[in-house]
Amino acid sequence: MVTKGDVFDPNCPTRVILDRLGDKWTVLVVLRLRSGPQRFTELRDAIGQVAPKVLTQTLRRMERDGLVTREVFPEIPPRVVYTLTPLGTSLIDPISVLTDWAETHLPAITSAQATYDANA
Amino acid sequence: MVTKGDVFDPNCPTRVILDRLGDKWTVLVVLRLRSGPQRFTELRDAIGQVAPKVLTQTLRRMERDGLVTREVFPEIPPRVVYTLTPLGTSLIDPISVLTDWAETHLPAITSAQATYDANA
DNA sequence: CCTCGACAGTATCTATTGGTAACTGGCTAC
DNA sequence: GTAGCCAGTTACCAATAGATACTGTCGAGG
Repeated sequence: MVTKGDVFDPNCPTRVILDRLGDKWTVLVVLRLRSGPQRFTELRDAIGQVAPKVLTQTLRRMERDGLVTREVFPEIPPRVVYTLTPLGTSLIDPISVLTDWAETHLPAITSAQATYDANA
Repeated sequence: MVTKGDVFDPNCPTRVILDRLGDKWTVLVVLRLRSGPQRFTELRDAIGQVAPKVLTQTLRRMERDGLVTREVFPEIPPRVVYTLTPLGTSLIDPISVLTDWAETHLPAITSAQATYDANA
């Protein structure tokens, strides 16, 4: 079967998932929900400078992909709680590998940029 | 223990790196160069449906970040070869973790989407 | 009574990015 | 002599991200 999809095929579904993970906020939301469920405004305030519209879009997409659940409590004022599903939780490790890489190699990247810009 | 940068701070450089990796083509280029240096058209033809302008942008950014080297051979017709640097090579493992996750959980995501769409 | 603020978002813009199609230059092969 | 090859660039357009303002409902404060 499709033991190894061809990532280079634009129709490969893995590409779609990479696009999801690659979007600007999904990773941050996962990292934020790692420590427990959060309400909309908690997420909005915790994640720097995300516009509510974009956060909503991100959360809806994640809900559709089965990464988070959205619980609405019909109170006034309204309360909506987002929680990582097991699927979403399983993403934490891969993401941690990435952020670890980023933190480890940040100096190398910064200095590469400096060199490049100096010669440009 | 993440005593390092706060990913939720928009000024955290880790965010910048996540943005890079999150861009649509960088990951594909790394995966493609994993098996060895490639010329521009080889990359363009291998990676489905990438516009030359966008591939150029991606490669320049990666060059600036120190992920690839760009070698120009002043021949006619011109020849330009892109190669992964050690830094770029070090990205293969984190990326593999991600693609493995994607391939493993693809069925779960697909079915989550189907359920969501059915109830919408 | 009138206003204010809380929450979880919309609505409506504008800016940035992604993407398409056509063009460049120097050569070589038809 | 014109048609392609490579590695892009330029001009242009569409899709997306983001900033800002607004909605509805309620209880609290004046």
